Amino acid sequence: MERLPERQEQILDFVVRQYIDRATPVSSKATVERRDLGVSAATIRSEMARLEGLGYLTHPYTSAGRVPTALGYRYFVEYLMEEMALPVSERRMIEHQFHQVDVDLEQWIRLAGAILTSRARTASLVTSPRTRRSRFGRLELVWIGESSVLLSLLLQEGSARQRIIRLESMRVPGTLRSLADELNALLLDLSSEEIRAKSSQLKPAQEELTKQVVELMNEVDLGHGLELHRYGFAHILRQPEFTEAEQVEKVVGILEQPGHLESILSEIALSHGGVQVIIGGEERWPQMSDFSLVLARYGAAWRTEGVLGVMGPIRMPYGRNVPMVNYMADLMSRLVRGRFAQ
Amino acid sequence: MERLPERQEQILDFVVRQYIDRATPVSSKATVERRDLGVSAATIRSEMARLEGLGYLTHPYTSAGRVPTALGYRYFVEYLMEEMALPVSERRMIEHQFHQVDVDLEQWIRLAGAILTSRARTASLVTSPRTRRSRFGRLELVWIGESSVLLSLLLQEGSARQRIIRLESMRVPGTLRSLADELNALLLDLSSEEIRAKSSQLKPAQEELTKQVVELMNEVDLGHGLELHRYGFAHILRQPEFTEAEQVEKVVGILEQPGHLESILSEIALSHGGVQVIIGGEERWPQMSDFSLVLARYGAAWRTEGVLGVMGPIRMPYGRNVPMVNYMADLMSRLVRGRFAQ
DNA sequence: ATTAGCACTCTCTATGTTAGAGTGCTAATT
DNA sequence: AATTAGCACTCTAACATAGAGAGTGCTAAT
Repeated sequence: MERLPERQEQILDFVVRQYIDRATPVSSKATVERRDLGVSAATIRSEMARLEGLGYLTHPYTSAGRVPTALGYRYFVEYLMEEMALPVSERRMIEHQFHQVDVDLEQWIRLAGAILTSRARTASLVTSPRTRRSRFGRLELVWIGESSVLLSLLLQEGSARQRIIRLESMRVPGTLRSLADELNALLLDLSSEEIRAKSSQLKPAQEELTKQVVELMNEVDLGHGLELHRYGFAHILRQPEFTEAEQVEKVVGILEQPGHLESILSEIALSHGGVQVIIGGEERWPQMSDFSLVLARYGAAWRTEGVLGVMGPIRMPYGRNVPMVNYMADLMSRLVRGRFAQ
Repeated sequence: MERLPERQEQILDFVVRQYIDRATPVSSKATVERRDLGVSAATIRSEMARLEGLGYLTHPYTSAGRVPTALGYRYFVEYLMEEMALPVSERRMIEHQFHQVDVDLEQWIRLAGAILTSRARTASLVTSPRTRRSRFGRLELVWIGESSVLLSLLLQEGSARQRIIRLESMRVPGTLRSLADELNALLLDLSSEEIRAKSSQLKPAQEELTKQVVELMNEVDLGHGLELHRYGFAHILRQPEFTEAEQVEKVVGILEQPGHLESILSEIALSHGGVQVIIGGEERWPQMSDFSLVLARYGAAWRTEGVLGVMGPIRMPYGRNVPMVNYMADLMSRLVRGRFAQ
């Protein structure tokens, strides 16, 4: 995307900002009145026509003002937007809220979603972080009646899982503790693959339990950990562009299609550390043509990673949302790293 | 609510069924054509006028057909509706789905919500069951670095909670196990109140931990356990009566107001075992005037109890939804009881 | 390259107009 | 006393029409 001449850039900048603000097409007259460009409305018009030819603007009908295209927003985000950093006082308030809740990942996720939604006034998305190759930490076995045992597994990365299992080969409750102790010594720091490789050398009772452990670890490592939490989708329906039934259907469609947002998030290569902005589905997800996503990765790289961000109409205050998401990802990373320190 | 004469009942029955089906006002002509009452449309009209006088019907404007009022639906549900039980084959399919997932309350809740939503084609609500006066079962302490300890608490009722705590008075990891053993012996089978009463007799290290245990048990006993899971609210927006922006706002308003649905659910006295139908907010919740709830309690009475059901427009197929909710509550009860058997 | 001026286009709102659906009433009938 | 045929009346929904206003696009002059 090549850089535009100064004046066209000025015009594009104004149109995008104004449209984000007002949600109505922007006229040449309004541009000349509110931005001193030293030229008349007629000149603005011909420049606008040029910007339209280049694909940065459109108009809904012949004599309406101009509206940015997805490309127009892209240019804006790339070159024109200035990020409005959160004031320190606000940061402190948010961090205070996190200190109010328990040291608990689920609660952090919920709080992050709630804060993103309330501050960006749009939908927010937070995945629970998934660990790519988690290592065994410690297991506890608690006899809870009949032949049922509560297996609770703590991974080195800090996440914990529980499952109620039936141990057929284990009739005497007293042996549970020694069984747990044996396995804790044997499996410490191993990945699920390494455990599976080792399982043939184990005693039958140990092997039976190990199978369950491997299953749980795989659940964490693979899809099961990537659960998408959604908040505040109702906000989108409040936006002026979603008052018509047809538009409402678009939001509803995206919400209802199971796994749709999940697949978008998992396909996005959030390679670089920063915030990624997906505008209008980027030709890859046609259903998202009226929406934008502002996403960032959080967590400890290559260990426990999740994605969080906001979703809203393509006409979205990027300058406010990008730093907000950036800050929240940073905060969550600090929290997760702090907790999961080995 | 007194019983109406036969013919008025017939007419009310037809109007309600037809309106539930078609979502358009029902005329006297349609009634006489599709129900053989042996009288003319004029007679139907005068009967309808009488039903309107009694508060069972209205019409939106002078020359439109009739529409049921909340009272009309109430009468229908009370006396006229026949419940359409689920075929055995469907039950088997549903139960099969439950056997596919893990023995895990969270997964059951999610599945129950998903099934309710997909079969009733409307929003569904499921609370996690809360235990009213849970009793201590067993605690485990796991040292996870620095002065952090993972406290995992298992209650007699079967639910488990975890929390990461900082034990200042506890520097030597080795003493954790003996501390846990002591408390497990001391607190077994006690309620949180009984534990609090006893805590003054304990050693400082024990007391410090006991405080956390009491907090966790209170969380389970009180509000924290009553978490409301919501599914498929998008379905409501698909209904013809919610195409206009103003109507959409009503749904959005209910969704966004935090704790609103929760407070309704907790205020409803689900005393009797069966299904409870709340029509149009029942004058108690004016915001719900366009919606109905079909709710039932599930779980083991007085021990672990939750609520599940569906929410939809007041114009809702009660005859289908009531048995559906009834069945699902029954199924969930069986699952929960099976798991939490002492 | 810029711009004043103007014709042209399109939306939006208001105002009628008409067809049709359905009621409510009245007077006749059973 | 209940029922009903008949008809006037009411209201909506759909469609047509007109005018105002906003804004562009083009042209010709600067």
